[in-house]
Order: sequence, then structure tokens, then C-alpha cells
Amino acid sequence: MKKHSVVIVDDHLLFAQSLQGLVNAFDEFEVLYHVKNGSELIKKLLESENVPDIILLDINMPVMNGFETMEWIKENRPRIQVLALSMDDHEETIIRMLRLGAKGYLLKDIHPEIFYKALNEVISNGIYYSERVATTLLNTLHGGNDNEVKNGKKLKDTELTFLKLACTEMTYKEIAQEMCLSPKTIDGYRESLFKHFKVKSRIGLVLYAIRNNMVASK
Amino acid sequence: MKKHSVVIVDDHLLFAQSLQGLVNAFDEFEVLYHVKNGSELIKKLLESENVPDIILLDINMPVMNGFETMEWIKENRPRIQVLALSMDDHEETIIRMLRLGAKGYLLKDIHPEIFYKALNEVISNGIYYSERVATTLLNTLHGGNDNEVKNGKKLKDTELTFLKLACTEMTYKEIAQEMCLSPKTIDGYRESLFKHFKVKSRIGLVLYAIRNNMVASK
DNA sequence: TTTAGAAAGGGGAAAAAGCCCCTTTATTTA
DNA sequence: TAAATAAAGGGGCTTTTTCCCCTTTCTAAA
Repeated sequence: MKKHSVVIVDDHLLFAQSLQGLVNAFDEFEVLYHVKNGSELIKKLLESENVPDIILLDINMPVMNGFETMEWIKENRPRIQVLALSMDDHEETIIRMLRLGAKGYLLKDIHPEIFYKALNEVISNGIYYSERVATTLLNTLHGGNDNEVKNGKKLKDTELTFLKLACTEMTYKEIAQEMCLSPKTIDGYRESLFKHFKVKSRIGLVLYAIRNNMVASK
Repeated sequence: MKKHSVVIVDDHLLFAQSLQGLVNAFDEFEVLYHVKNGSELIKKLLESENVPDIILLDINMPVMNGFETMEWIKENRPRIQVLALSMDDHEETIIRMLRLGAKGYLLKDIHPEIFYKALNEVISNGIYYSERVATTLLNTLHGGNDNEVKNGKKLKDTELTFLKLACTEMTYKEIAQEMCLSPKTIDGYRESLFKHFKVKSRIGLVLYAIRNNMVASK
């Protein structure tokens, strides 16, 4: 029987290498190769005629991150199943990744047996989430009471740009200049995001953005 | 020949399990067991008469983090060599860990061969740093030009408390109340930390604190 | 074709943040 | 022991932030 081929995309070489060993230890799976980021993956996919069945995709990578990579895969290699693999359990991240078409979302603290189950599930065209991920999703779906704005709704480009600049030492005036908008417009974005995220100050905004992975914290 | 025994402390089970495979693949080393956090490690060390030669210690763990764990080890099991293993390459973190007595600091994106070298180095009583870690350290040691305050100097308790509260939606007035100090004193801390970290605003302070792991970001 | 609702922006004011320069009281340290 | 330094705090000022209410323009839906 031909084994299912797996490609690992993760910049943590130690983890990638170790994970490769783990995958190869499963009878039904074997690792084709592993790469350090999205760009390398794309290069490999383009030059190799050996198409993998599953891609294990890390999200936080320096060069080309998981989201961008996922978009590329969906457009160019839609038949490859992608399993997101991250330490980040914030719902914004999870939802974003699943919206982009990932077939599952695993946290790196899962048990290897769960990992094995996830691989099998994905191969048989299913979807798999870590328990904590599923819980998070449930909370989001029929979540809460008064958060009709809070989550799913994604930010507009301009709001996101503002948010990123707000997570900076720039004053609003400087941000306005940078974005070629009136300070008053910026003030509007600010108020709208404050309500959206239920925060009371720019500090709160920054904390929210970082905690939810909307801007790079490190 | 008896193999050198290794204990893995990491909450990412998938990583831990995979790493165990990697370590066991080296002839000279074998994994004794792996645990999810510092508390579990201590329990194991206390109840088992089988003392490991090396502990591979992750830093970011939910229950008892690497720093606390390192302190305990130095006090109670000073003869065990500890290799810190983290994705965090900020100098404050590295220096703190090495000050606490870690025999090396590895970033999780290192190559497995480097990992092997590090294990051997530590066993022969040496010290090993990832290349990027060494670079960071060098920059710090005879670093820069005018940063006589910047790094090594650790914050006083009260300053750290202020810093943590500053990474919050509280106003300075509220922080002052919380700390039972005059708002003017708080203002003094603020100014001093601004200079210390070379930031221009409270936002900058928050970003610095998070990036350097001085407050929990997530 | 109205009409509702975004998006961009204005006025104005109160609160908070940021900045210097200063005083007092301990605690070092030379 | 005298001088230096650190910790706590005050005065007073400017800039930023935060808030609320309002206008115009354009687009999309009823």
C-alpha cells in the first residue's frame, strides 16, 4: 500500500525534524520533505512533480506566514489537504485559518495519538480540531450575549492598517499623515475599534491586537 | 557504556514526543521521561531516585515556567545540567536564563545536528548557545555606545510592578492608587522607564515589555 | 427613486499623558 | 563624617487622547 505523503512547513527545525520522525513512525504516513516557510514550500511544490497528500502548516513563520501560504495553496493546489499546526489558540487566528480552507487546526500541545487521529481524519476527507480549538469555536459560534459585532466580522483594510500603526509609538496625528487621512478620520477609526473590541484606551487596543495575533508582537 | 539520561520539560506534547525520538536516536543519549511543566518535573525529581544528567527546559509553560523551574533546580539539584530550549530570542530572556545557571540556550529553530553538538558540549561540562543567541549576547556585552543603563540592570520590584500595571487599561492615577503611591511618584517611574528602555510613549513601554517577555502577552 | 448607512471629516472640551525643574528625606559611599 | 545618590513627591505646563455631537458625500438597498 502506498503511504500517504506529508510535507511539513515549520521554521522550528528541531520540531520539524522531530515531527518527521514521529510521522514516519506511523505505518500509513511518510514525510516527503520539510521546509522552513511558505516561500520554500511554494518553490518545492512548483519544481517537484511529487504532490503531497497533506501539508502540516505552521502559522508563525518569519518569511511567509501560514495565512499567506494557505491562500496560495487554496488557489494553486486546492486538492492538497492542509492541517494547521500552531501554538496559538486565539479564536481570531483559528477562524481565519479555517476560513482560508484549512482542514483542521491542531495545537502543538496535543498528544501524539490525537495527532495520528487527525492525520487519518484529514485523509478520509474529514476535518479535525484539537479539543481546545473546538471549544473555542463553539464559544464563538453561539457565543455570548451582546457581541453582535465582536468576532467574525473582519476588519476593513484601512482599519487594519490603522490598527497596525496604532501598535506603534506614532501619535494619531502621525498615523493620519502616514495614511494620508485627516486626524479626525483616524479618530473615527479609533472610536470604532474601541467599541468593536470593547477596550477603553489605546493601550487596550494594542493588547487586544497582540493577544489576537492581529499584529506581530515579536 | 551507560547512556547520558535526558529529561524533557515542555508543554508541547507533540514537540516533546518528537524530540524524545530524536534524542533516543543519538547513541550516547536517552530520554528518561518527559513532563509538561516545572511542577511535574519537581514531583518526578523528588519521587524518583533516577537523577537525569541533562534537563531540556522550555521557558514558556503555562503552569510553572522555565525561570521558576530553573531556580528550583539550581537550589535543589545543582548538579543537573540544564539546557534552555525556547523560541524566544530576546536578550532579556536569554540573559535571565543564563544568570539563573542554564548551561546553554537553544532556539527551537536550530538544526538537529547543532542540537546534538549542544548535548555533547553540556555533558563535557561546557556551555552551548545557538548562533543567534551568541550574537545577541555579544551585542549586549560590549554593546552599542550610550546604553549604560539599558540592559543588564534589572528592574526594581516596584518598577516591575508599575510596568505590569502600565500594560493594562488602567490610567496612571489608578495605578498610583493600586500601588499606594502618589501619582507623581508613578510619573517618576514612568519617566525613568522611558529612558531606560528608550521609548517615547506608554505604547512603546507596553510593546517593549511584551517583546522582552517582561509581562505576559498572551 | 427615495432612504439608510457607511466613510471622511469638523468643533470643542475634558481627561490623561508626557515633560522639566524643584524639594525633602533617607541611605550609601568615598 | 560629608557628599552623593536614590526614592517619594510637588508645580506647572504642553501635547495627546478620548469623547460626543454634527455635516457632507457617496453608495447601496428598499
